[in-house]
This record gives sequence, C-alpha cells and structure tokens, in this order.
Amino acid sequence: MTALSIGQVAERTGLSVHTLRMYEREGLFTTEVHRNPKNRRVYGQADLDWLEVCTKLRASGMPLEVIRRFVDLVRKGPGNEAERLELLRAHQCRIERKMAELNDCLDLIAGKVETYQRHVEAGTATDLWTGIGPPG
Amino acid sequence: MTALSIGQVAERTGLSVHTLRMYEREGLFTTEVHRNPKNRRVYGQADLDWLEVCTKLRASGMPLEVIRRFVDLVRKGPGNEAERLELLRAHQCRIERKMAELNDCLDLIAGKVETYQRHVEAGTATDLWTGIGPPG
DNA sequence: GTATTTCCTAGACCACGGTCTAGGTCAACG
DNA sequence: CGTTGACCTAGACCGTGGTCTAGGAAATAC
Repeated sequence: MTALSIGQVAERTGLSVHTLRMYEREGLFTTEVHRNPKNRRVYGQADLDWLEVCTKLRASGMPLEVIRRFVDLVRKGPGNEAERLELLRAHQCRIERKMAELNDCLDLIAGKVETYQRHVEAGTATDLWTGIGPPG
Repeated sequence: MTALSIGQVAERTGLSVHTLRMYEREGLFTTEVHRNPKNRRVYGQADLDWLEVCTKLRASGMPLEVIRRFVDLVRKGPGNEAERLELLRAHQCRIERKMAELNDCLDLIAGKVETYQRHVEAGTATDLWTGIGPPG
C-alpha cells in the first residue's frame, strides 16, 4: 500500500510541492488528502492515479475551475454520471478543436519553414520580405 | 489598396483594438503601422497578412516575446534567414510535441468518456468510484 | 450646438496558474 | 547540543496576455 510524502509525490508527478498544496486548497482532489499524526500529508495510490488524470486534464488545457467542477461531481458520489460525462465530452471537443487549430498553424508554419529552408540552402541570396512572404 | 482603421482590423482579425495597440507597443509588427494626418492608425494588406500569421503563432502557443524576436529579425532585413528558420523550426517542434501530448490526453479522456457513456446508458446503476475508475 | 462614435495616449487593472516567503514544528545527524 | 532538512500554514508575489479607464480630439448625426 502506497504512502507517500508530498515531496515524493512532487518528485514523481513533476508538480511542485507548492502546486500540490495549492491544488488541495483549491479543492482539486477527489478525496481528502490524508494526514499522519504529525499533520503531514500522506498520499496513496488513488491520489497518484487521480493526479495523473488531473495533470492530463491540465495539460490539455482544462482550467482548474472546470477540474474543480468535475471533482465536485465526483465527491457528491454516484448519481451524476451524466453530468460528468458531459463535462468530459465538452473537454474532448475542445481538445479536438484545439488539435485542428494546431494542425492549421502547423501547415502554415511548415510552409514558411520550407520556404526559408530553400532560401537558406540556396545561399541566403534573396530577401523574403517579411521573411514570411505573401501568404501563398 | 487596403487602408483600414484599427476598428476595422479588429473586426476582421478578431483581435480587440486594445490588443492591436498593445501588439504595436510591444513591437510585434514587422513594419511600423502607418498613421494618417490625424494620427489615426492605418493598416494595409501587409499588416493584415502579418496579423494572420501572428495570430496563428499565438494560437499555437508562441509567446509574444518569441514573436518579437522573430519580428526583430525580420526588421533587421535580409541576411538572418537562417536564424528565422531556426526559430520557426523550434516552434514547429513544440507544436508537434504539443499535439502528441494532446493526443495522449485525448486517449485517456476518450477512455473515460466511453466508460461513463456505457455507464450512463446502462442506467447509472453502479458507481464509478472516482468517476474515472482505476486507470485501465 | 450638443451628442455620439471612433479614435488617441498613458497607465491601471485583471485572471490565471503557479511560485515563493515568513514563521514555525519536528526528527535525525554529527 | 546545534543545524539541517522536510514539512506545516497563511498569505504575498510574479509572469503572461490581455482588458479597461481616464482624459482628450475630431468627425458625424441630429
């Protein structure tokens, strides 16, 4: 059975101890973080599992406040799964849109990169004006 | 020949007039923004073109400071294309990494969504514990 | 002639997500 | 013993990227 200090959790999640405490203050744990008799935080496997999910949600751009909403639903216990589902699905959509957007940006940038590359290879002879060239 | 007011540019770029002025202050235009005799900003097609690129760079997470670095290179004129290229390529990589990351997140979330969906369809009978289930 | 709109500058303000400090407890090391 | 290190709380601080306000000018609309 896992029982980790905040420092250890920081180490293996990549979050700082500050951030971990902050997340707790902000109600971002699905479960109260346990304390030992000395009042030190003790994290279990469930916490690690959740933090993994949590960091993925963050990494994909979910604001802390939305995570908190999700957490609140979880804490309320069974019965609101539809709401949780909706929340996740909304986020899924946002990610998908974001990826489409990034793809778009990537296209444009890849174009510019190619242009520049040909240029640089050709000996930096000509100017590329804005260095970007007219969009096309 | 295009000649737009800041309001018009705001309208067609989606940036606010505040933001446009801020970008200018921050040196994010490859070219000085023209002024009419009344000291009003007058934007040309080149500005629009650049703003389009610029917003894509922003949308893909390039910090203003990096955009400024790029702009500085452009303003210095021909001769530093290799540097510009490097900058763009670095960003390209970051986007690619980000997309990979998002894909990862999407996988996880899609999994959760599916689980929840089955659950909700099945009549919200069972609890899903953290509503997320053990990661697997 | 006054009211509205659009613009101008300079600078304050804001949200977000951390990050760090001060001041303190406790255990272990040498 | 003293000091080092991990932890505790409460709360200040920070970077980023806007967003808005105050105070003013000029044109347009009524």
